[in-house]
Amino acid sequence: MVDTPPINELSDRARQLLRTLVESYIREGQPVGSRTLSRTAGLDLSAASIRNIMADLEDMGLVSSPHTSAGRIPTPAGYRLFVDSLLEIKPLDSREVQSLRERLRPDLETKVLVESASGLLSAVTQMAGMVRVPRHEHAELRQIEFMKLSERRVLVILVMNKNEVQNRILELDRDYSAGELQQMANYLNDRVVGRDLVSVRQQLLREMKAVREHMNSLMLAAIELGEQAVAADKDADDVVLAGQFHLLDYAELTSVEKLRQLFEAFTEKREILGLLDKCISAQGVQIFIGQESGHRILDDYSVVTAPYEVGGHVVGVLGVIGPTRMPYDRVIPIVDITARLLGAALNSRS
Amino acid sequence: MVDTPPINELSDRARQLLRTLVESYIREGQPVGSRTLSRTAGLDLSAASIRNIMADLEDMGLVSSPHTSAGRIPTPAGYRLFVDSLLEIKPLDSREVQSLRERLRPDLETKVLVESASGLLSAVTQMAGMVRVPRHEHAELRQIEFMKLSERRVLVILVMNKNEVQNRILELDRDYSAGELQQMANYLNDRVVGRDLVSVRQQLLREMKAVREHMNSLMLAAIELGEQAVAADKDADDVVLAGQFHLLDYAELTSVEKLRQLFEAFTEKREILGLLDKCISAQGVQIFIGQESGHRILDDYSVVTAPYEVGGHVVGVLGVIGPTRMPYDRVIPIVDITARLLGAALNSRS
DNA sequence: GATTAGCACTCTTGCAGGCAGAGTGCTAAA
DNA sequence: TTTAGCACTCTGCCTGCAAGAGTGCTAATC
Repeated sequence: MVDTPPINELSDRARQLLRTLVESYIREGQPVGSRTLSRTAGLDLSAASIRNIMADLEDMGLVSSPHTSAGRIPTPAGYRLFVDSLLEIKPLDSREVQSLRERLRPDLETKVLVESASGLLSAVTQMAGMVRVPRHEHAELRQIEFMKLSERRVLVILVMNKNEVQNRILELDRDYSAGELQQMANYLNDRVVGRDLVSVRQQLLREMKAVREHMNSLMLAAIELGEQAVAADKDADDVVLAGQFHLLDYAELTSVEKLRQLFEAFTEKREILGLLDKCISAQGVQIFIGQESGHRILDDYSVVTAPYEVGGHVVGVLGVIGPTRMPYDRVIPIVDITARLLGAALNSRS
Repeated sequence: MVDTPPINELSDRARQLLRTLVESYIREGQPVGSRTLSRTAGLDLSAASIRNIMADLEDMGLVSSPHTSAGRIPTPAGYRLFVDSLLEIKPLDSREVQSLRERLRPDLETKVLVESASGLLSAVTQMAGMVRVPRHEHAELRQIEFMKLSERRVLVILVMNKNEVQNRILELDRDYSAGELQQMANYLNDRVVGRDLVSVRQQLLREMKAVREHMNSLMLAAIELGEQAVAADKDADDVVLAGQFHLLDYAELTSVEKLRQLFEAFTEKREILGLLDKCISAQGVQIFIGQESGHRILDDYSVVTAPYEVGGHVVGVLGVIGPTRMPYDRVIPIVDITARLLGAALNSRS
């Protein structure tokens, strides 16, 4: 005799109860008792019946009580079930969407745009916002220029689109004159402009191998230089964070040390970057509750992410970090929309 | 009869006592009682005598007790006296200096250098580090170039020295051809290279007024463009922070709200910038204890700053923020040396 | 068979009292 | 002038107690 049915056979009543419980706990932050639930769940059951159902939920590992007589709080599994099948997402107010759109204008520089997105996520959700900076592998190179800085240093300017310019300083193995540099740039521009960085690089490597002996040395140098220029994307490993301080609001005073570690991770960024990079291959909004992220530091937090696309390619991920009891019904659409708007803004500028 | 002499007549005994007290409190973080002091102050006095002297110190407002029987802690005035006339600065270990020097290598890009300095301050002191980014008014302009991005957008490249390049995107009022832009750049380069930004700007404004009618319109446009390019230093209002999370270590759990405000200020940066800009005109290390900084947010903290120079001009300020009971004898020389090293690194690259 | 009322039980929270420890201020003696 | 001694005061910690909230179980009810 099985008296605790598998989760997918949860009765409607139990589901409704869990839902009310999670909603209440997210709102109030206090363990929810049977009495409160019997009043608010809209099920017309007495507190005693509620208690029976709650005992079942506890057996299934969906809720737990901090101590004998303190009401129940959702477990990570409870949040998971809630998010997966009980949550009703509120569509965002169209004014809110409009306001977001206005702050992510396509004519902003990429860096400003990314920082705005992160800041918006944080401001709107009152939690920490984060944006993985866009990768450029599929961005078209518009123009490449060299500029001599000193004897063996040259500034490389890569024009990606009308709002984005990257530059890098390269050390050369010998001195090139301004004229030579200009020739090299012309040579490269003829060959690579209009392609994305990946294929530019492939082509350069191919040319370098294939026709090494047939070319004059300047052109060979040009190819090498171009290859170096395209190779090192100095911003590639970056993530822009915002509003970390909001997390202090949710901090239980017990765990200052945990919080410290989290803030240290925010400074280091490596951990956050790892998390975001894992999400880059997924589609749509992803939610990590508690330990699901696989990063110890985030055990007590939830993370909501969404990838954003430019020209049909996912180029980055953004999201928020907040307490496990965050208002998922609001946060999910916010993250979703922000990802779309950021993608759109980056896209409409080529 | 005056039985509490003015501060500058403090007896040697009392001074010695205050010094031991402050040192002990900085080390332990606990109020210091008369018994402890009688053992550690090296004065060969009984606890009872110590108590008499401490009562005098309390009358003078140099120490206070959190409650009736809890020993004394220094007041801000006590710290001030301690820092001004009791503190013996430990010169830094020469290995430490060497290690700092190695991490502030002159061949790094300015931005990297500044971030390193901030990170070092934070890592070495275990508090929050901050660096006001260098102003460029007195930096020599080496070269100026224009590059067309799209119809009315042009990228301006200012080469400052061999490790620093700035660029800005400007909107133009009409379309200029690449050739025209090149001519304009040549015209400007002939005229402004080798001068600092301030005099470049002055000269351009002068020329613009004086010979407006005698010039052809392209040259006038060049001057206007150059003026715009030199005018807007987009990084001018920036400060680089590091290691804010260290402050969580010293946080008394009572004041999470205070801490939150401080972290918010770190994100905003405006307040920090204001503080640092006040210090830019002073010479040498400055110390603000508690409210002395004049910024509410920093009431419970102390700030140690020092300006750094390039070519004889102060171009920025750096410093640390930490608890009032920070180890001043170590922090002061660290801030001092870091300022000198950063200045030296920036200087030796022109 | 499902639901509910009732009751004993458990745990938290807040408050009051008691006690040890640390440190002070004052006074009188050295 | 310095010190010993003593009364005093505060904190921190424990204990006990009562109220409140919530539970689990059982027996009665629909």
